[in-house]
Amino acid sequence: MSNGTSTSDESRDLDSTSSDGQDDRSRVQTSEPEGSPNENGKPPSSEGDGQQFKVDDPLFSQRKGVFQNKEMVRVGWVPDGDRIVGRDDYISTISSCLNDAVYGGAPNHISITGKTGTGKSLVSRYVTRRAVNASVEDIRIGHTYLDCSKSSTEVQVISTIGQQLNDEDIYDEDEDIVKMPDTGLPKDKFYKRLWQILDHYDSAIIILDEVDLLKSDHVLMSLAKAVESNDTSCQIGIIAISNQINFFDELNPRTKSAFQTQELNFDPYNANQIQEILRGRDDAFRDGVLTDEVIPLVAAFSAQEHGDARKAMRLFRTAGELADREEDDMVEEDHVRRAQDALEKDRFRDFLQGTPTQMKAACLSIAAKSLYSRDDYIITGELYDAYQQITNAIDMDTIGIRRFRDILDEMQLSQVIETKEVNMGKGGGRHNSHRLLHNPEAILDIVMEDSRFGDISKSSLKRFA
DNA sequence: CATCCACCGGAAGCCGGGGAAA
DNA sequence: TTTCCCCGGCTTCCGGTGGATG
Repeated sequence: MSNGTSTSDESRDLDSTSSDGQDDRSRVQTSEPEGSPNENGKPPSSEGDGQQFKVDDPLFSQRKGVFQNKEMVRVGWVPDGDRIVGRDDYISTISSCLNDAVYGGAPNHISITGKTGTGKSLVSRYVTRRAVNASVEDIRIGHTYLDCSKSSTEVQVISTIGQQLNDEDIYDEDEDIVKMPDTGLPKDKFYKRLWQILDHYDSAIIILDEVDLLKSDHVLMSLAKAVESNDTSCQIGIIAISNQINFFDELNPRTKSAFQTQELNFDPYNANQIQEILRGRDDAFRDGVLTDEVIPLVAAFSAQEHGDARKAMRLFRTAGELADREEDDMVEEDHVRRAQDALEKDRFRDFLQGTPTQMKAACLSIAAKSLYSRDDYIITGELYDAYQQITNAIDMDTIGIRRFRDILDEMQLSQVIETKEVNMGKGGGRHNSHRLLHNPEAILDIVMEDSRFGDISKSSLKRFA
């Protein structure tokens, strides 16, 4: 391999594809964009919010605002090592797995489990970045981060990895650049092109986040076996991340034998660690704008969510944005509480966005049921009845009960509902029973934003329940 | 303790939309 | 333009399930 170190130029960082997307940009967001992703771990310039420019139009006048380095409270931001709290052991285990890659050798595969917001992606990306930066001269390390909730089919995974690694700098002048389309080719062609791209690297670190959402684990096996089966000369190290504890035990045996990993399980943060994380980033805000109760309250809210640092960060940021938008000089307890409400509504709106209309109808049926029926839990059959009445009322297609069950499944996966099994005994049969985890009023409001459901009045929903 | 019910959920396959290559 | 392929949404089919009941 020729001209030196890492090919992954700083502009195309680990960040740009990934939890950036998970960072459901809150609708209480202020006017400025996300700020360019910053991979070097240094806080962005404190003048980074465009203050060095003067804008004449009073409509866009520059307020001081509560933030000074807003980038630092973005969910995808990968901080310096000394701002990463309580993950030292994990960092050192991962780095020893990746150590050989730095010298062009074969990195070990790693499987990481742990609940959401426990720093799995953050630490993986941090160590990967360190490895890439540390690589010895003339060794070319490719690295890529893939969120499998967005690219879940085999072809999508292969094509996305290929596209991310397909830097024109890796080619010689007279060489043809491999084209990697999104779709349209037979599977084996996608693989072939990926191997061609990988051949330009000595080693590659591939981070697969939310790997449990892959439609098939075949891709995992293919990547893990690539060197062994002479598909590519590039040494591939996979960091597979899942928030399902037993995911890697349940892989099909062939994949499991090809994909031998170092296993890591990330513990949730405790309330103190969350506070420490937040304090480690409080210089995102201007001096003195945070009132004393803000950080403890944000930490307390997220402690209710099993120590999810990602949600904490989002809440922290959103509270600031709310203060900014209302032109308040300080961030106060009330901002945090309202931000928490807004985020919950946003989460649900984001969930619905892009889902089929049938999902909205299904949500409407469970919202109506939980508003107007006495029972906490509602069995599938009853929900389906309500759903049918709703679709008939607005003259839309009605899906079969089997598909309806799949939709309920998706709702459960996205934590919109909670499902438990009930057995009515001889003759009563076995049922799944569902409970809404959100405020039904809020759900009605959000579903009604869709014009197709505009004809249904809240009062008429009572009939369906 | 076998029975029974009514739903559960995996598997397979269909269909229309959309993209790439020949 | 035609052919080939992927993909999401959907249906049909069918064996599996488990606790109150008789």
